[in-house]
Amino acid sequence: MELYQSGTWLISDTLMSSMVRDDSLFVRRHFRKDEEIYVQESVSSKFYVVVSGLVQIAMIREDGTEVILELMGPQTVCGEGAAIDGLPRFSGATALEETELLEFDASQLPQLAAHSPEFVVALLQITALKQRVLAVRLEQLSSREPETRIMEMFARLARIFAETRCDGKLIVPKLTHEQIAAMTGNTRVTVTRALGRLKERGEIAIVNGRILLMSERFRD
Amino acid sequence: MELYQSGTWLISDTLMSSMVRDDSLFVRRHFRKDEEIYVQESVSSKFYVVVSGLVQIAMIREDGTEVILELMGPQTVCGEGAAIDGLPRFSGATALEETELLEFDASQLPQLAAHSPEFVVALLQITALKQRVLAVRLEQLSSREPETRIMEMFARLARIFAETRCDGKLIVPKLTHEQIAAMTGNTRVTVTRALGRLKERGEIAIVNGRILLMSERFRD
DNA sequence: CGCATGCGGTATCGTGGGATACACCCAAAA
DNA sequence: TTTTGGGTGTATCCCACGATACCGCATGCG
Repeated sequence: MELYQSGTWLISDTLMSSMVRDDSLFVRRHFRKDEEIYVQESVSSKFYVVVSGLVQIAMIREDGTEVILELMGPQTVCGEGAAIDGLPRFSGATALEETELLEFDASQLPQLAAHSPEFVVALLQITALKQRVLAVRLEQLSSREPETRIMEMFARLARIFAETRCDGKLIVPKLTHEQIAAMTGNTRVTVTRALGRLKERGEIAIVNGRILLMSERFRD
Repeated sequence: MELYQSGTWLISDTLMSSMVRDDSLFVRRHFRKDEEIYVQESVSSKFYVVVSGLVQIAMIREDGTEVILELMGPQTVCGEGAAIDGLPRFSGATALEETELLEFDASQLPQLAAHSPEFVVALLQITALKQRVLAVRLEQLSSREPETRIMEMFARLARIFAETRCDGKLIVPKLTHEQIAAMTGNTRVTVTRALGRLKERGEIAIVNGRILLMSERFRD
């Protein structure tokens, strides 16, 4: 497996299939645009596999500002952290589009472990992957130049959401500058400025509201 | 359980005991000061429970700067992320003092899951906790004032390492300004300046090289 | 004892990003 | 159609942080 792939929380097909093998373990759920899936600080043992759509994971800081942890697309798992440790959710999840989820319940994990161990091992691997992604994000945030932070974030998103084109990779979800700011820890104004410079340098372009990554490393 | 405790990766006694129940699963290991426990980018299925001592988890960025992810004391687990997902280690671990560890091997997790499920569930809860801590750190890093970042980091460390005194909480490990800088994403100079201001305001004091937290919220 | 090393404190300088404000565009609503 | 509101592009000001350099001090080691 290529190292550079490591910053994703995309679940491999193998993992995925061992999660959904036993369909008595989950319930299909549907959320409309802007509907909340779970809210920060609530206690719940539910976690979710994204089947289709787009989910935003965000934390509200004490001062009221929002930090977007991640956007989750199909083949990702969310909410399992708090579902497993039983503490109040440290982040909230919102559907940014019509979204289809599988809802699991972590409350009978011990029993589950006994009769379908591969499910628990799959879950373990997923949480390990997410730990990795969070660590990579931390590393990125400690970079100071906004351009770097933004491009690193785009590169990460591209691995989940990109559609490959002849001239680069197009990030499918539409992102407002404000969202990018909340994801990279900058202000909206700084994001606008940095994007301008990136456009000038030919590293990115905007194609009807979406980000097109054009650096060489995004060509195939 | 108190919400404010959530930013720790201290393992509960219950979890701990279900890890060490079967002593055929681990090997005792000893590391001297400044010895490397594992290095970044290496591949290994080993992970560790800290019994005594102090372990620093750090990532080296491409530009050569070091980001300290965490200091781990007794009753913590480290290295399990990469051990489980099998990818190269995203961080390296070094013993900052004489350190006693239990070394586990994650390579036979599937078999393990079958005959001692509670071990796997314990591991799962640990990774979930760490996910939480990483998310909290991310949240903190997105704050801009160095004082806030530093104080939040101290508060976190205090939950693992503090010794309660009549006048506040004393953080046991000695920290250089450089380490604090690498943990909070600032420069050494900024840390020195910020600490000066915090001292003036009476929020902290230095007691023979260690940090004493003196704000009201650290009194009992 | 003297030297080296690493850490803490401080100064100087330049800059880039935060705060704030405002104008423009476009799409959806009324 | 007009209006409203959210998103984007800029300008202006200011200050705090990064870069760099230097000094003094403690510790340790030959």
